[in-house]
Amino acid sequence: EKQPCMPTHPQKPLIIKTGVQFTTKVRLLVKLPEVDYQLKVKTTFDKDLPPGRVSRQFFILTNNTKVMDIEDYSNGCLSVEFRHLQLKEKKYINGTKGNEGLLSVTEELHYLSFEACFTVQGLTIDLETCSLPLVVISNVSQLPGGWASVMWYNLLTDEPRNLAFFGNPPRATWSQLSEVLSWQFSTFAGQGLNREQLTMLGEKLLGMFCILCYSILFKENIPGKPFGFWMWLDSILELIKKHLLPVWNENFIMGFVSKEMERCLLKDRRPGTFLLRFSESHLGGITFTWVEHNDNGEVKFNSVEPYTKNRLSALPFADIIRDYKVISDGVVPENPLKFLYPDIPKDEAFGRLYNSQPSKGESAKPFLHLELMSYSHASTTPLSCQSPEPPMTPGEFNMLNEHLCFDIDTVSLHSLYILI
Amino acid sequence: EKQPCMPTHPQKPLIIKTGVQFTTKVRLLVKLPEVDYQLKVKTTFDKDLPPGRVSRQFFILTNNTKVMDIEDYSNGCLSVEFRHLQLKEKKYINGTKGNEGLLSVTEELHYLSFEACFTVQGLTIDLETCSLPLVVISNVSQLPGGWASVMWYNLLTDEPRNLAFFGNPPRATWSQLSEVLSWQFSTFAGQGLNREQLTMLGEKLLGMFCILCYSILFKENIPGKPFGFWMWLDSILELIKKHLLPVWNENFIMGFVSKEMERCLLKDRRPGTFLLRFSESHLGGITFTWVEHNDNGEVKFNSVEPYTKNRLSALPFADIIRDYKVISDGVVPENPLKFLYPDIPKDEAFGRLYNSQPSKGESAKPFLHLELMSYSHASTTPLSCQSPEPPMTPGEFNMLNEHLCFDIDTVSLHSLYILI
DNA sequence: ACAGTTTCCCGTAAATGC
DNA sequence: TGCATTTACGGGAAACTG
Repeated sequence: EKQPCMPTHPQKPLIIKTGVQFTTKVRLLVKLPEVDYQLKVKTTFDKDLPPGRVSRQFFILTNNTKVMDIEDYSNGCLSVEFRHLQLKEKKYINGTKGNEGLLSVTEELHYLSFEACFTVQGLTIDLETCSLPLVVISNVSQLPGGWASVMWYNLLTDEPRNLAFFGNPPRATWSQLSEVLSWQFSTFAGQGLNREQLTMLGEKLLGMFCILCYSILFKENIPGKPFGFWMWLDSILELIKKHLLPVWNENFIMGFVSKEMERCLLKDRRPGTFLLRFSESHLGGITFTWVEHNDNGEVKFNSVEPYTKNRLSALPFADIIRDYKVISDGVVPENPLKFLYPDIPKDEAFGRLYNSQPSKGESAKPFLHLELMSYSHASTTPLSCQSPEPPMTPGEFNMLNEHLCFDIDTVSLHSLYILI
Repeated sequence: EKQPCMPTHPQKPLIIKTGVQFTTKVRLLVKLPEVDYQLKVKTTFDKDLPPGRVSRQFFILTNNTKVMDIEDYSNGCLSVEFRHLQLKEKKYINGTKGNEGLLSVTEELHYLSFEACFTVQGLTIDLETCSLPLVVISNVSQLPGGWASVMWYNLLTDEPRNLAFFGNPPRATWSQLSEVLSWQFSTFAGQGLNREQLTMLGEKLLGMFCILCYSILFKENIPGKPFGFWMWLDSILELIKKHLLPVWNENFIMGFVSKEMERCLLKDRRPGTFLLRFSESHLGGITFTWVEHNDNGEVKFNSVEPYTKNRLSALPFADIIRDYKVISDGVVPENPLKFLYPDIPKDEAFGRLYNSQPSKGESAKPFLHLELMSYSHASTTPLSCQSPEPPMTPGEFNMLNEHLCFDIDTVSLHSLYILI
């Protein structure tokens, strides 16, 4: 019986932020013979961890003991849910920190233990189980890194508690990685990545590196950029979650096209055809590019400066597209965006996503909103274009999700069910 | 010897937020005869407060005792500075709260006590002093209310500790109030209110009410509006602090003109003359209005929807003014803003405040920012206009500031100097 | 000096209390 | 139930600490 996870951060389990409440639940999977007294469960953080294994030590600040109770909605199982748990760092143990700091904080793995003890017919039985590896962070700015660790761990190992995992993290195949990436988008934004989008991401990655090792994906910067692949992708995910959800879920955002590919796709299209892509040079930005024909019939591409969360919080993206206009000397402004690639009339596609009233010339409205505009003049050099080759279908990915809401057999014949 | 205050919130002393660190300093103003041992000072919150006087009780969570030390930069005075003090609410004292809750939390006054005890020649001497009344808040959303209380108290009484002040707060004259208001702006935004601005505010207030009592200014809503006078003014102050500082300090914002007055001022001006004013209908908004002539020579006024902090954080106000354009059917867009009232050419006034590059038709820049636009079509009815009468000059107001960094004589001949 | 990490705390949203 | 007040915590920035 699966249940929605109760994570620290929405849908990002196994990451705990110090000073922020988290919830965990343990369930006894076997029916015990009559136990007269209350069965107490105690939660401990990093219980019996060999010293030197972690550089930071934490403890549970709040009450860590609770009595098991019969679940309302299940078949009479005993379970206990710890709420309002809070982690705090132990300061200055033995004067200095344990580990020599080879790993970053988001690669340092911890775990929660659960213990219970009871007596049946004079026989004392100890129950104990523990969680999958956890990452402890102190600020949300460490969340992308922490989540990268959780994903990589659960993608590449089935070991329940290999705390040294990031000492030498294994590599992944593109097939494995593309599954998680699409799962990411479907979980957090409702709509996964389609075949084309995965292909484009794969080309971006494999064009640069032949092996998908952890550090290249999550730690090293993309050549020539001040951020790594994962930071870039995560900033896009955040942008979608906060500002682009409807547009994304309609599949209107092509997303990961390179500038070269973009031109290749647009060059044979009707003037006014545009597509939406994420910025490759800035974190968390989205732009559109449209195709036009010069007076002499030459193909011309135009793009806007990427819209970031700041600008999108002032005006929703669909309205930006509706109201976008280019002003250039002496020409009456006109919206150059006519067809969403390949050939959907703009208002047909975006019509029901528009929020505010459209901008009409004169109106009786006391305050009439017009628009936010920007444009750029792009170079007209078209570049070569390769036909995309799909590496594999994404589909729906509950796989990792199941890894995260896991199921652990304990040392004895008794078993506990853990959710974090 | 005065010192800058060390407040909880920048430049807003006497307000303490629970769970947020604050600092306080006590200074011994008399030189003591040789004291061999260290002189310890203890800080207590609401010491010996008669029960029922306050509805909420707080205590100092952190260490509240510290030893006095000789000040470096003064004439050898003993002083002690408490840092990292933190307040927490006592929960459920005697099951119920003390006061019957006639006053709101920001009207409930508290105080800090300081005690020291020493022995000279066999004679034991107790020193004790306390702070001016304090307001305790739990969220910054209560800051405007708290600051209103602190201002009103220090404006209207010299009593060092009248905790019942807000049981029946005295009234103020317009002369008193206008001083504090201007002082507010000069302290927090660098530039106080000029005579015209004070006149406009005074008319707004006195036109509605003849007496300036606390509840009308700070508690009751402006008729027909969902907010009171102080909330409205404070939201403007915040907007200036965060987004309008340069423009405000150049005195380019007329600010508090009513729509009627605005039309009166603009109607005889050259077309394209505009002025900047704060929204009277929305909290924390600024708009501009410009004058135009119809084809038939009629005077016409246009205004934009007020810019709020959200929109201003996407684009600075000076740039909005530079790039503002109106698009109406078939007409080549043009910036209608030409002269800042009374007759300063726009670029002459705002030139050095522009941030990003101006929008030119064609450019080699890869991403060229254009603009954020909005407009409205205002009614053309001009209204009557009264000539402004200055009630009094504002000038510089350190007066209240001195009230806040105060000086208290204690019970005995010994005196302590307190700063919060 | 610096980078990785934590702390601080505003401001919004949600929860709580009355 | 609605309003007043507190709590929660993301997010940006400052402070800390090797």
